[in-house]
Amino acid sequence: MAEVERISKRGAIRQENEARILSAAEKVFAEAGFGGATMQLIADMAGLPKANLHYYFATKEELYRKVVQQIFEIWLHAADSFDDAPGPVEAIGAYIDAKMEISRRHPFGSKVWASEVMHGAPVIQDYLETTLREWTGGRAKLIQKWIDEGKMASIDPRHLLYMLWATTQHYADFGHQIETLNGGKPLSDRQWKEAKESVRSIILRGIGAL
Amino acid sequence: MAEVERISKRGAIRQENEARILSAAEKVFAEAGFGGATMQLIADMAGLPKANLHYYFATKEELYRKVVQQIFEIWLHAADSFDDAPGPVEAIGAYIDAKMEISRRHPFGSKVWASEVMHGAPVIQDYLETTLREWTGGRAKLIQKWIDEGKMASIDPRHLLYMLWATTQHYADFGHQIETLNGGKPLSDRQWKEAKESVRSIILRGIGAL
DNA sequence: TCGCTTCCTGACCATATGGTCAAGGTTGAG
DNA sequence: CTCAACCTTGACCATATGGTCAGGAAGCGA
Repeated sequence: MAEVERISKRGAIRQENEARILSAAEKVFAEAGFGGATMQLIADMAGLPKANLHYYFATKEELYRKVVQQIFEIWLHAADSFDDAPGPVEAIGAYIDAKMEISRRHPFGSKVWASEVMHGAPVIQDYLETTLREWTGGRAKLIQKWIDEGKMASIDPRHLLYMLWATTQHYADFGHQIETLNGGKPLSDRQWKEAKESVRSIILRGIGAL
Repeated sequence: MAEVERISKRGAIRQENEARILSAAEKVFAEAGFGGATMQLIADMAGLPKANLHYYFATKEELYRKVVQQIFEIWLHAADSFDDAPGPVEAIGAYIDAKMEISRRHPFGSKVWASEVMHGAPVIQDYLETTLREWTGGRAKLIQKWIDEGKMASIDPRHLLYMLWATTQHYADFGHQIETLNGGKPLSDRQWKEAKESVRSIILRGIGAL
């Protein structure tokens, strides 16, 4: 900290405050939705005066866009596990693992993402049509290859992907429901592990890869 | 219509307008979220002056609550299929069918429900803690019975239920994403059928019930 | 120290929104 | 026909909110 300040307080301040704001914004957007979130609330949560937010992020939309882009990066990154794997068991197993971990570590971001898509993707429609479409197409082909090679049953690759997304994301988006059904307590380490295992085993067996 | 009016225009008007408003509200809440929805927008969509909404529904909260309750009823009703079935194949198959149909027929309601839960269930928390908790507990026991009877593999019943909810609801909540990945077109009849089949076969095989 | 850039913030503004109200219209039982 | 209950709605209000701005503080290279 002291060192950073000595070297360059300029950049450090900006970085620190932007991160602080983005983190607060993520939480507020997740809990209140875009329409329900207020700059004042975000400012309070970030511990900064409201006018200061507007110094770093001109408008609410801009701030929101940054938050969404941030989670999309993480989201896409989880896909890396998919690529360098010999077959469906390793690839899909690792993917489930990665996405479950995202649900656990970034519940707010996940909710913001879900909210964004549910509302018709007003700010990331172009990503859906470019990056995501490509990604999906590529993975679908890969899955089809595995099917052709007899490594798994004949399943529509698209619907398998949807299922992976749905199931893993559910633990973030509907975390409150799950928590309520869990006696009002968040899932423990053990329970998270069980969740992962359940998802993994049902899906891998379900596609005939085990 | 004419008959209804002749019999009792009083009750008919109320019923007609409330239904009109609820339908418009469902759509607007789904597309904009609670915070983003405005009474004016709902009024316009219902074809009524804003002041008229407040005649039937005192506050935005009250209107919202009605919308959420409405979808919760439908949601619970889909569970009927679960009860009078001899084993997991029939029960879960029928449940998937029913829930997929809800996602297709009531995409707005599904989104409102998802949004409500994602935001911490501010208005239906009590339902979650009573009705839903009971329902879930009952089904979990039933599933456990099937496991004990050797009708399916040993899977944590809770996580199986979560998976069913997640997967089926995904087709409503993330319908926009799916549509985008489908070339910008809504799923056709055939594609919906394929979706159902995919979900059904993966899950039923996944739990070792086939 | 000087001067330039970056950062900070209280006060302020225009607008949008949930909600109210009073006056007037419609319906149907007696 | 009458009257009370029900329905309709334009105008209005208080408030909350996104965004602005001017003036000042802090950092930093020279």
